[in-house]
Amino acid sequence: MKLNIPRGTFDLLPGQVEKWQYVENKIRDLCRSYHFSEIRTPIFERTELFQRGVGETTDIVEKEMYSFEDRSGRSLTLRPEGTASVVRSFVEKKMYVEPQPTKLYYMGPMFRYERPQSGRYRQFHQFGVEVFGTEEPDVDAEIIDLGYRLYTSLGLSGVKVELNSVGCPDCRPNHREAMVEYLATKKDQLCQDCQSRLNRNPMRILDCKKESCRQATEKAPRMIHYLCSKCAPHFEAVKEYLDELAVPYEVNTRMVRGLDYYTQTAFEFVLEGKGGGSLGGGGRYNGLVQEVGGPDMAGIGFAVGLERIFLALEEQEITLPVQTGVDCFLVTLGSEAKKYGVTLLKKLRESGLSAERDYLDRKLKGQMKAADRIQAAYVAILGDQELQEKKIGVKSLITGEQETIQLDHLVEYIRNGRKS
RNA sequence: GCGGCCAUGGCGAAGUGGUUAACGCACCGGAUUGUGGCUCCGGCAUUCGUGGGUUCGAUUCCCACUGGUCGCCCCA
Repeated sequence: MKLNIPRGTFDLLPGQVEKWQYVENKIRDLCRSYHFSEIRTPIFERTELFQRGVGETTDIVEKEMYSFEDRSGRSLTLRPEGTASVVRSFVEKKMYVEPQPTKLYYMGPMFRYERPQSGRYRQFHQFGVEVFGTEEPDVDAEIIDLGYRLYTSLGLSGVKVELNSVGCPDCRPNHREAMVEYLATKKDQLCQDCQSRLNRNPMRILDCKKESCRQATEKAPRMIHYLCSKCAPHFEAVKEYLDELAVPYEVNTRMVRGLDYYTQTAFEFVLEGKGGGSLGGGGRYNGLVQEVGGPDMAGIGFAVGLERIFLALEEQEITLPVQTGVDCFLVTLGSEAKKYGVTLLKKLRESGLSAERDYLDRKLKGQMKAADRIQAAYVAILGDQELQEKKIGVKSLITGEQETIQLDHLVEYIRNGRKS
């Protein structure tokens, strides 16, 4: 039996992995400029954390978790998202006693048991940020801006922010009541799922993609019209700050994010046009810290899917400026030169240049080909003749020009050539 | 969980009930002495995802399984 990679996972091979590194670096730079610190939490957590943190009624918890028992019978789960773990750490490490706010970001693999398809894997990767300890609406706008800038800085176009407010435990019951009342006479027009949502989470019905449900809810009450005296001005202020930051957004009163913990601001980064998929999303979760055992402290965050970014980059035919090749390929001829060559190569490398050589005992022609194949900027040619005279041939594979220089000038020569 | 499509060398891809299973890319070697990219020449699948069936004969037909892919649900 052939051993193959598990379903829904993928190997990142050379050629592709450089693009990931580029995006990851971009993310780190961006986070540093917004003064976010990285946090790394375990890949797995106790199952209860996600049940409590993400919400029992979510699809994630109901049917997508990678749960298993360890040898002592504890139920553990590969993290399906990042927020729960970060909140757990925030509470467990008592970060709430530090001066607030706390601004954290994370990046890494997440796991959900689903049928893989375009832009969806069982092991996928997210970058996300979380801010604890402030309810100020300008923070909401600022992290939306951060996410938006990630996309634009990569060259993506047509990214749009969809914005909504899902209220808070004070105002949501009023909307819920209105929804139930409004839909009482239309229950038979709703799909199976939505009929059960009528009891569990009527607001989610607004977000159903089925045509019949959309028609039934065409004039259904929208949460933003039921916001309380705290949530309404908060929502208005978020919009104002987004205008101030020139982040293009659109209020979507149907959008209700899939996770149970959101309060007030909910948003999604979507790609306009035929692809149209969701690139990422997030929102405020003012009750979550307490739910996980901490103080009553506000939080807000988002997560974006890295695979979705690469899918969008591909669709828009954007080539990332990744660096390949080496600065110098050392060609040696003869046993004396080969022996001396290892030291020369080491010198090049110690000076910070990237350098390569032939390991297959190829002839001159083969070595030249190898140098060309790996896109070496220069080839340094060392034969026994050169070695005797303490000289070395240097050829630029870009211009094709070649000259002979003093052997101990090689590092400097390559370094100068690299700058130009 | 449900549905569509697909499965030929490292990759892409043609093909037929019985042929030495095309071709392109990549790779390796060569085109006289120590110089890459271009060109030319040569090499590179006893085998067509796995198992069964139909047949004188199957890579080609049928079934099952496995895998991939796309979609539904939901989301990143």
